[in-house]
Amino acid sequence: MARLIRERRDAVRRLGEIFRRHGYEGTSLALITAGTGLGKGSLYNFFPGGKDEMAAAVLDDIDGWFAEAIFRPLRRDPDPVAAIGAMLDGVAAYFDGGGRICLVGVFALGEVRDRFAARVQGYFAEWTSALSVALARCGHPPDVAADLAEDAVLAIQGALVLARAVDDRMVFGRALDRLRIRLAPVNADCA
Amino acid sequence: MARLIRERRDAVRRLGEIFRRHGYEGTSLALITAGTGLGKGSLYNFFPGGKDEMAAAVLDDIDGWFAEAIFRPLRRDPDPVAAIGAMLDGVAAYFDGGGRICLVGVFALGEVRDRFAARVQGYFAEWTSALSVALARCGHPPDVAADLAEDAVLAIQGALVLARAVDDRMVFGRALDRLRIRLAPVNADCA
DNA sequence: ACGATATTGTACCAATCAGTACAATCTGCG
DNA sequence: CGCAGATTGTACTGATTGGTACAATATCGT
Repeated sequence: MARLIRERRDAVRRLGEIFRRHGYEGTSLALITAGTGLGKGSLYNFFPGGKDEMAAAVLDDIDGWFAEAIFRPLRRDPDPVAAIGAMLDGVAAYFDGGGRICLVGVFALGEVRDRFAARVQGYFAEWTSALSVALARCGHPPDVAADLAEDAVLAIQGALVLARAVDDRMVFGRALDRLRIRLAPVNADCA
Repeated sequence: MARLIRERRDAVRRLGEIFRRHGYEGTSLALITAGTGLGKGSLYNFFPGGKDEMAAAVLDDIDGWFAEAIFRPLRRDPDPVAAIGAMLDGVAAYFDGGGRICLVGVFALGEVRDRFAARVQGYFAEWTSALSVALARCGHPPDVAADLAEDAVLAIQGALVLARAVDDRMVFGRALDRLRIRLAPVNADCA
């Protein structure tokens, strides 16, 4: 049983990379079997709902990771400045310094957004909200905290798009550098 | 003959909306015939290269529009501040205040990027470069002008992603408002 | 070792995919 | 009118799509 859930999670991770690379419509069952090494039998045993359930599982997995590694510290870490710094570092690592794009962003732009509307919206709303909380705890007034948070989340997404468009990861690095400055606490004694 | 090129351009415009909505892989010939009203015969008469040539024509059309309406004023308008303002207004209108996404951005995230790499890269490089020129002419030092330009282009893309993800056009409006402030000339007497 | 259950490879399905072929029709010109 | 060439609807292709059925196999507790 333990082996089962571990294998399923491995499969979800690989599925994520496939969906990331090819998008939802571009991901065929043939690509999935090749990329996961799992036959159709196993696939439909793990995910009886087919592609739809696979994508949902991937989105849940991603959301789970972000919730734990990024959103929770942002909300709860006693040191919000450190949490924001950790977010930037975590994001840089997660997106491979701009070499990896955001699957949720990809889904958001496609027509699949409607099918996974709640998950897509939840991911970004949570991110913006959590960051806003951390910024407010750093001394920013609530309204500027919300504005800064939205701006930061959007900048990360845009940086991923632009970095991939011009095929230059430095674009992403520079965007994060700017965010590091822009999100700096308004007063030093905030923590 | 004149009718021909006008009809072809109309077709390209409609094709653009279809590709925008469904992405490259998600756009089937069936969708295209339904969305353009053109049969396969006409389609392959206009675009012998098939989907590939259709997408290329769409990208060229978009690039042509931006080059004329946005990039050229940015570079040549005697009043760079006005050109930047016009860019923001033009972009707001073009993207329907956040209700319409950027096809080039969509392509950039997909695997089609490789097929249209030059066009995708050219679009964003030109945009960033033209805006950087305008900002420099406003009195910003060249390096900060380049940084600001990249930041602005990326913010627009990210705003489109986020606005669609959370299904709220206001996100895009707020991002443009921030840009209006961020791109303000460093000195009033620049024009 | 045994039966029950879970897992998986393979063959198969109807639907759809992008693209081709071509006869029928339309258009512009003399 | 009549002809040449452009345009277009329709039928068709072979390949691929997501998904199902199911027999063969592996794994499990006992």
